[in-house]
Amino acid sequence: MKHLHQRIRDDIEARIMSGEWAPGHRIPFEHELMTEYGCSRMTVNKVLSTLAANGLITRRRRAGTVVAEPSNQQAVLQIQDFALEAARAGVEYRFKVLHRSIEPIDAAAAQRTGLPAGTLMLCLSTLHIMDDVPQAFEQRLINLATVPEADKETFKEDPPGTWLLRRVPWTDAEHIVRSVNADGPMAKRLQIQSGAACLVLERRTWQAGAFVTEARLTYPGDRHQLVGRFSPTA
Amino acid sequence: MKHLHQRIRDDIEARIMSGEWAPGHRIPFEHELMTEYGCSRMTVNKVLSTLAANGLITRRRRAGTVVAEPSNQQAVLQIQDFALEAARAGVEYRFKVLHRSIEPIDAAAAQRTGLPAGTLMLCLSTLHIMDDVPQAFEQRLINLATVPEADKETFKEDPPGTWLLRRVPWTDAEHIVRSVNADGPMAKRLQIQSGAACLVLERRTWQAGAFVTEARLTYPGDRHQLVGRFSPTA
DNA sequence: ATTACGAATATGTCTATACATAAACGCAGA
DNA sequence: TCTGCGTTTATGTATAGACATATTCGTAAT
Repeated sequence: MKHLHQRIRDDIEARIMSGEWAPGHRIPFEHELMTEYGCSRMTVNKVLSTLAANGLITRRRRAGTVVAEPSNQQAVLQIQDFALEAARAGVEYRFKVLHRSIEPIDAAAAQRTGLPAGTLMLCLSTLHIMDDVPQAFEQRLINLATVPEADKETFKEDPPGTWLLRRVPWTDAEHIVRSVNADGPMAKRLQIQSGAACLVLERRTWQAGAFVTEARLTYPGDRHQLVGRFSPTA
Repeated sequence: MKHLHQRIRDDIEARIMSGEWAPGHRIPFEHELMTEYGCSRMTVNKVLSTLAANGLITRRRRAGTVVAEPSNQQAVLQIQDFALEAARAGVEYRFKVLHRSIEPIDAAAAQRTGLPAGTLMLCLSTLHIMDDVPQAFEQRLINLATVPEADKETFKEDPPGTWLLRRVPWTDAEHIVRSVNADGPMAKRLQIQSGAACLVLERRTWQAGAFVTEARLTYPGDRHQLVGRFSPTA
């Protein structure tokens, strides 16, 4: 015998996901479900609150509860950690920091990040390599105003991304994925043909409004893809 | 004066996201928070349960509650609806169904979808056009066993994706994003140079284990990108 | 017909209490 | 030292009741 909370939740989810209760359909009132399942209102309320938080239903005082309209479609994609993937696959992983400098932010990046012109950024270019084959080229900006300790870090142990993830929390992220043809220098770095299609993932993070870091990862199109699985109720 | 529930939640979230409570840090017990905020345990419990459901904290009986390790990084990307975007931007949108047939599923697709060989699929190829410029080429398979009414649909009003989204609910989705060079026919369809980088988004959906549809969308790399914003607490 | 206002109602938040249960702890016995 | 078992403890689930508040609805006044 499962818990009542879970049973009610499963019942309602099943009805919504099977299409029996289409978007806009009014769900029984709390007191109706309460009678149906023979439980207290708090139990029903917690179930419905959870479903509302997950965006499956919409609740309004006095009006009642209805099945929510399908949200804008979205894809949830996993961003792989090279060291982790390599360990799992049993291959050798290493990285090389090709460039390191501290520079005032350029105009385009200032625009993207919302930082004032002239803010000092730590600029790093890193090549990720598995079994001697380049897997991705990473161009990263780190805001030294938010992460001053990055200045003294050598990035010998961990690549910048891993180092930051472990050290600096973030509250907001923005991602952009595009496809470009590799130019000459990029082709050389990634050991691919000039003009070959590459996947570019840009990721920017903030911490309570303060910009933390921007990473532009360029993956050879023939070697990499982004994958994600998603259930709206999970 | 905000609600107590929200205040407790904000306090804890702030401490976690600022790094004051690092991953692994033990959070005060329910009875401690209860005393600190002068409220009942149910109130504290609901806050912590919610945070646990969001993956910010990990709870274990008897052991207590700790800040969760940062999860695998993920990017949440919005998938645009052409008709909607066009209307918003004030440009003309139309689509053209270039191919339509009913065929038994081929071996590769059977592998991807987990369907038995020979299952009948409705195969559609659609070109999405805005202001006379091709924006994406869509190759779609629809499982007629799950969506028999697709057989009789003409797709004059709505393109297949929109039609399906409005009609057929789904419980699980899988997404793959990659980058490819356009081959001759694709370049011609999208009016781009042969070899130009294209973004390919594959999306497969299931409904309680039953395969619904697969869509492969090819976007010209110079005209399109996937964008997403994400807050772990929202 | 229109507007203003009060009553009805469904959800939102919170309390105090109760019992269940998983996991860690400590003690006793081998 | 190790093992097994009962105890303790923090969380998990649920209840019955209370009051708050946003909306809707019907009614009365304009």
